[in-house]
Amino acid sequence: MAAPVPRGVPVQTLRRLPSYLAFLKRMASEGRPAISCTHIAQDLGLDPTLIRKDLQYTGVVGRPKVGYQVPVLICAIEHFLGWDNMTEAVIIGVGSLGHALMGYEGFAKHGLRIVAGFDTDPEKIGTEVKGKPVFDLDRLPDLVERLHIHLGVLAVPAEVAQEATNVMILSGIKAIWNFSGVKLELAPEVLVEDVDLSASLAVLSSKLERRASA
Amino acid sequence: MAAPVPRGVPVQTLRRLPSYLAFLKRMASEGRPAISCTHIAQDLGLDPTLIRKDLQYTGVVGRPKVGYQVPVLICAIEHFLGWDNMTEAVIIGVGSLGHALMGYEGFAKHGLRIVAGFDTDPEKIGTEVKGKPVFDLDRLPDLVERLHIHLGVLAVPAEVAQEATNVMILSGIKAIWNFSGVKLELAPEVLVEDVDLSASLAVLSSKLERRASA
DNA sequence: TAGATTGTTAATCGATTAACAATC
DNA sequence: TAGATTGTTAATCGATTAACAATC
Repeated sequence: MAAPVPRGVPVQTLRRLPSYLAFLKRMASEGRPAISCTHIAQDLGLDPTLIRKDLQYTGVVGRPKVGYQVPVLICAIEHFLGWDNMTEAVIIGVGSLGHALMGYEGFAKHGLRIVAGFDTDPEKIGTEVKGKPVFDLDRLPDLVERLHIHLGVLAVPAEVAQEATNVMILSGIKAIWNFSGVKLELAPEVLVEDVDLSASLAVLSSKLERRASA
Repeated sequence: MAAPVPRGVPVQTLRRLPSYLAFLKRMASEGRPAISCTHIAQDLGLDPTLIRKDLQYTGVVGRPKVGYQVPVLICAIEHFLGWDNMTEAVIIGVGSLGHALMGYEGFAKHGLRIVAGFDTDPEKIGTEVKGKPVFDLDRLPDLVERLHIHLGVLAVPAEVAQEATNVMILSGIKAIWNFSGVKLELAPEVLVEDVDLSASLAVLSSKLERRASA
């Protein structure tokens, strides 16, 4: 939350880059060789200058009058985000959310390969989701070490989130993508990124409130 | 994305309020009658003044030396977000993610009641998830009108997101909580809030990149 | 060439933090 | 009372937008 911005790249820039990427891929599939900031800005409802600034962080240069080369820009963004080489990850908690995340094939495009799930429920242990095994949580330390896993996706119920986190950290996990909705207590060297549904819902709720009463 | 801030409440404030709420509920369950901004700030790693400002939007007043009354503050935040009266919603797309969202019981605490799911897959139509029916998408207009549903949770695959959105809008849905990862094209009077996993993953990926290379 | 677009510097805007008087 | 904490105003900080020269 109050995490220091890594090497000066604004978090907001990082959050926007994937939306540029999606748009650029659409343009690439339509055979567009080059594209200008103005064009991207129009589609996404942003200011062209903002996009130019964001793209500069990736190191690409555009050509006046022409814009940026679409394929070059796609590669540059993917590389900048580290999405061009696969990061292997495990999912902790194979409830319905964990199941959904294990089965989601779109992660491959974001450089994420889920290699296994972990749970404590004997009913789930030994099953497979999209060909990926579900192991007993007890085996996490062993697997993390043998497969050199750095990233864990936390998808357990809120009540056991901290407990599961402790196991992950002891196992050697270096970064946690946290879907549990709980603010986790962690060693300072462990990275976390929270997917905060209640924050998102709060924005929507209050828009709805104000809209309804207007 | 570039949505106007409703009635002057900063989006960032809205996003923080649920985290205050969660902390306050923990304090309430421990029997704390009152709490200061300093205390909240410490737990969440934020500046006390920021919290004081945020809480002022809810209309509560604190007492110097004492702080805020925990139960009063809880009610005020819940009321401010509209979480104290139930909003009924439907889920469009009962794949694994839609299934997970339909089954998630925590939404009740956020004023959200999922009343039904909709899908086009004959295998799913007619089934139930946690006692809630899954209907044919064709029946959406009818149900939305009869039950006065305003909110739709979009959980279909990216390829059909825009198409499903069009159906939702024609049915009379006023607000969309969008889990599809696609930037939707909408009539201007329809509210959207995107749950953007790729933005979240981008932040985590680049932190990991920089950490790994350090 | 003329005009569109980049890259960059300056101005604006909004959000966060600091300072401090008021209060219980 | 003394000290902690609120509410509020001012200062800072960072992110976005505007302006504009350079370039193809």
